[in-house]
Amino acid sequence: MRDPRTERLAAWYGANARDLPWRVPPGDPTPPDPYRVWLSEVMLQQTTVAAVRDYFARFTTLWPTVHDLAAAEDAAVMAAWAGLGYYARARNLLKCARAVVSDHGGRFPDTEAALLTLPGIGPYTAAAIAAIAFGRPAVVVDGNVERVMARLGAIQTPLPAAKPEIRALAACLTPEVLPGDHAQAVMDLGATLCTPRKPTCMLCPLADGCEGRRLGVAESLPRKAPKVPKPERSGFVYLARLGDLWLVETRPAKGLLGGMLAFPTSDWGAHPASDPPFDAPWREVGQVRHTFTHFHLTLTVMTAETRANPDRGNFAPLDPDALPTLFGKAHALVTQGSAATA
DNA sequence: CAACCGTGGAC
DNA sequence: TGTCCAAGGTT
Repeated sequence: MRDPRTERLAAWYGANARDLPWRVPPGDPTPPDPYRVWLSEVMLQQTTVAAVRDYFARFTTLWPTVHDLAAAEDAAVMAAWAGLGYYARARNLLKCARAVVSDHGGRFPDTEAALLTLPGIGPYTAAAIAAIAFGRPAVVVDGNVERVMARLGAIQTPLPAAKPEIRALAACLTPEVLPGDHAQAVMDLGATLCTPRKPTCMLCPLADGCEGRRLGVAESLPRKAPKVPKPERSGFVYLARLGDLWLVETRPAKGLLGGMLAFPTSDWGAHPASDPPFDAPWREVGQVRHTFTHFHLTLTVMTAETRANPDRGNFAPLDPDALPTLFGKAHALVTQGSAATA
């Protein structure tokens, strides 16, 4: 016996599903391409649909299949990902594509457990791919589901302690039939009506049975632990030119901006020490501000016309679009002038 | 398990 | 302007 809320949600989704490039229409018996589902799910991790759209189009044009992606150069994939953030996703994307080709005959595994063994695929993404691309009744729990379920059940326990309760409620509502549509229906509901601020309960297909709404506490759910303040860090970034060439380096594969194209920098900390890649009359151009997940950063931008053998990095032609946003700001400051000064 | 890991848009 | 937030994963 299906929960009546599952029925109401399915009917709502049939009429209100968002049309997205990686989706098939609601009720479509032909499942979408697992490669496209996987790619979209990884891109959508902690990232908005609006931000993902162009990147998804670019990736599927450059690399239409998992074989194409697996054969791509690391630097090409990192460059294509530049600006989307959380660059470990791009590194794991490549690892995963290559594992699918070398260990799974070029086909994504069709079970949650097998998907979970692949790089960059965690509990949410494994469940989402299993449900959407393979029709398996996996319990898909993402931020939308957490919010919708917390409100539906008026769950007052703060996250992350509330996860078991939330998962139990989500499991109650997960159908055997068209589980992929159901998962996307909850996410669409969370993205369009049951939003973090000012939810549109008047249009919600689940408003009737929503305990949070009945008690007048929906908008305050889910409760979350207070966030820690971001410390300030600062440092120097060095933009050196040799004719049309720029001094660039690839950042170490782990850690912040790992594997990305970058300009040399000093260490970043509370009290920055200058550490240029070579001795020269460096000229201060200005400063750029940038906020990462867990700290604020101010970089003093230094520039010089150059020497041929720096201590680190290489002189190379530069595609500014291949830079992560922080270094894009520094590049814009040097090439255009005063736009990004702090 | 809590810390780490980007970015741009909304308010 | 600063804060919060978005289809999380890894260590």
